[in-house]
Amino acid sequence: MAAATPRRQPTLDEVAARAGVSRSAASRVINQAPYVSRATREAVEKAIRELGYRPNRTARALATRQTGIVALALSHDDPALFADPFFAQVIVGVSAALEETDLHLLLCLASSGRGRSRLTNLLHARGVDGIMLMALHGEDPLTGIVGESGLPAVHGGRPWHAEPQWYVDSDNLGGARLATDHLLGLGRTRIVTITGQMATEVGEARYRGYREAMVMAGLVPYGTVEGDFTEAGGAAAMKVLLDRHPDLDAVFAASDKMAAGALRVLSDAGRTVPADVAVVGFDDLDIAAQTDPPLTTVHQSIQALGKEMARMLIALIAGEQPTSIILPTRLVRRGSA
Amino acid sequence: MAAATPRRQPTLDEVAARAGVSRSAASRVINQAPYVSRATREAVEKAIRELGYRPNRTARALATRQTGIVALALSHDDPALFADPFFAQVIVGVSAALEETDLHLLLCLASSGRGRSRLTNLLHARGVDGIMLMALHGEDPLTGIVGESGLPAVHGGRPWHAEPQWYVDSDNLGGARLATDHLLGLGRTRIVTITGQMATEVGEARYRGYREAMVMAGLVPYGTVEGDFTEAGGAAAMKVLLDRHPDLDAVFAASDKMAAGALRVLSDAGRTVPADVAVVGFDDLDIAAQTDPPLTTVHQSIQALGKEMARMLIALIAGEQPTSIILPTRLVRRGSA
DNA sequence: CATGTTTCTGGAAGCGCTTCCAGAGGCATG
DNA sequence: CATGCCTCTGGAAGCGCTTCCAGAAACATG
Repeated sequence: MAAATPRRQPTLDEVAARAGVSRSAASRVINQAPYVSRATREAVEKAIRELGYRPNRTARALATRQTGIVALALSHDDPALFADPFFAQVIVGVSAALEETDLHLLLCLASSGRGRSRLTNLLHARGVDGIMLMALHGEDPLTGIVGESGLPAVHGGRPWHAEPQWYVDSDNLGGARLATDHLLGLGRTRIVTITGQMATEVGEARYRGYREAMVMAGLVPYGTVEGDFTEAGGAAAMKVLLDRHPDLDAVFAASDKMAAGALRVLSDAGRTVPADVAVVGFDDLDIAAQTDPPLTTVHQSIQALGKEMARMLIALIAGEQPTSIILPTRLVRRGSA
Repeated sequence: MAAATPRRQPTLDEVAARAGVSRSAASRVINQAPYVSRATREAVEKAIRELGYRPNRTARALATRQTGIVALALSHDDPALFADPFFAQVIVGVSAALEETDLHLLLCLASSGRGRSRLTNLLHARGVDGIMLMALHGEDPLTGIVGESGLPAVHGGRPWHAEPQWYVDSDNLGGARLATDHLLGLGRTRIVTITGQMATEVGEARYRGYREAMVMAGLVPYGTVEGDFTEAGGAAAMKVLLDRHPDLDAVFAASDKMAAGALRVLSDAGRTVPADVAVVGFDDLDIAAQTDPPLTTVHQSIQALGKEMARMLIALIAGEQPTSIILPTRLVRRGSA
């Protein structure tokens, strides 16, 4: 047991006794409540210092009905995909926002059935004060689980075909238009697109942005193949597109990874980028700067997304009525377009 | 307030009342304690079902003095570095192990002073039952903070010049020997090494492995430059080494990223890999398979590391006395050596 | 039938904190 | 001096659960 026997921490009663006041008085000092005399405050503060007292989080949580913990739930078919830098960025952003408060972050990888039932339990057992979730697919069970709990919840991105009450999203539509407009501005007209999964909001919105920009320019989508946001998927899609539209002069890929795959295929096919074919990606991940040529892409700040999610949740927990947010995206010009 | 007012959950008292038994009896049913009659059990279970009751985590935590939460603390100068796939892998491993228990994971990015004081508070306030930490530098304040709290703690890796009581580490020494022996087996003798920071256990152990293998082969270290585990650092180190030892015929880089940087510099310098210079890396990250040529490297399973850390912590919390673990590494042969 | 053992029960006392409330003092006002 | 209003205080009642304990009920033993 030695290892598992943390030494006992002093309690509020001991502090009060040492300071010669009642427990309520001591509590008031700690919570900076009004109506505490200077003498009392100083006596209590002295006792706290001498005893090395720290209020027990659990006891406080029980009394206030606030755990001081918020959850971030990530849904993913393949847990290994969590390694995606995307999630790391979200976490960094969320942590940054939470650091300004007294809240801590509980991380739930709720991909498996077991993970989801653990989450359900956590929420219903009031183990957290609120939850942030990244649910990509509309039919993602996470949405339902979270909804039923009745806890404050903030979505990162919007699930497909469902507008949650509170969400933070990147301006995928606007970003895609930006990208396409840029290609159009370069004089390209035979612009094809490699989309993400069309059964996700992101995938669909980025396609819609491309389409709208084309239509606005008096054109029609020149060629479209659905990818899956991965490099391999992008490469495969590019092959199909080259096959179907050998005269294409530009590509808008809905993610940097797919763009990287496309670049590889284009180079193998003897096309020069950007001379023969201009390419624009989306996300502005690290890899965008490392491709050859470096990738012109649409920048979105995932850290900012995480940060805003956390802020929104904090507001919700405080009983405010925040409004959902769409974060702007911007074009980053590099060599590929 | 609407949003922040989760509906009230039923309490154990209500369950007991509905089942027509005392609260203690109901509690016994829930905790599967002995001495509960069949009739009582069924009545309580029925009431639980009808009410949709879930025991309140906080209340239970207060009574049992167990929060059911463990922390994973990551120390890092630059929070952006958290994006390193390394940490994601650790988290996946930890989560996998926790999923088999009732424990949840609290993530602490304790790089800043604020983050560290929050962590100190969390531990002393008994907000978690135990903690896992990745502290690379010996002087990392995390080690002290955690030690003072008296909570069960498990280290991932060993801080420099300090053997924590409980840790899980990769066999860095053995892996480095494996790599160097492989190069020696190829007939190379003018083997140089690019080390990680020598002020970290990892950096030092990997260098020691290289050195031991060389000495065992009757050689002395042929050339050594300290890198910093990054690609840029690896490239810079490689330049220096080429300058100092133009006739080198092999490189052992203490990380894949540094190896990638070295490959680039070697290719720029007109050396062919592996014909002129054989290169071995360490870590077996995704990039190892994507370099040109693909990198021969030492594989270590970071997921396994996370998993074992969590298991060890679970054992500690249960009052057992586990023993520290060193996880084996193995050579993965690809094109570069 | 007296006795002992085992199974089961509910009352009550916690766990360590917050918060409501009645009331004690101090002060100014009329 | 009576009255009112602030400031401050400690007692007590929670928050929702676990667990100890005394004792009731059921059963077996001599």
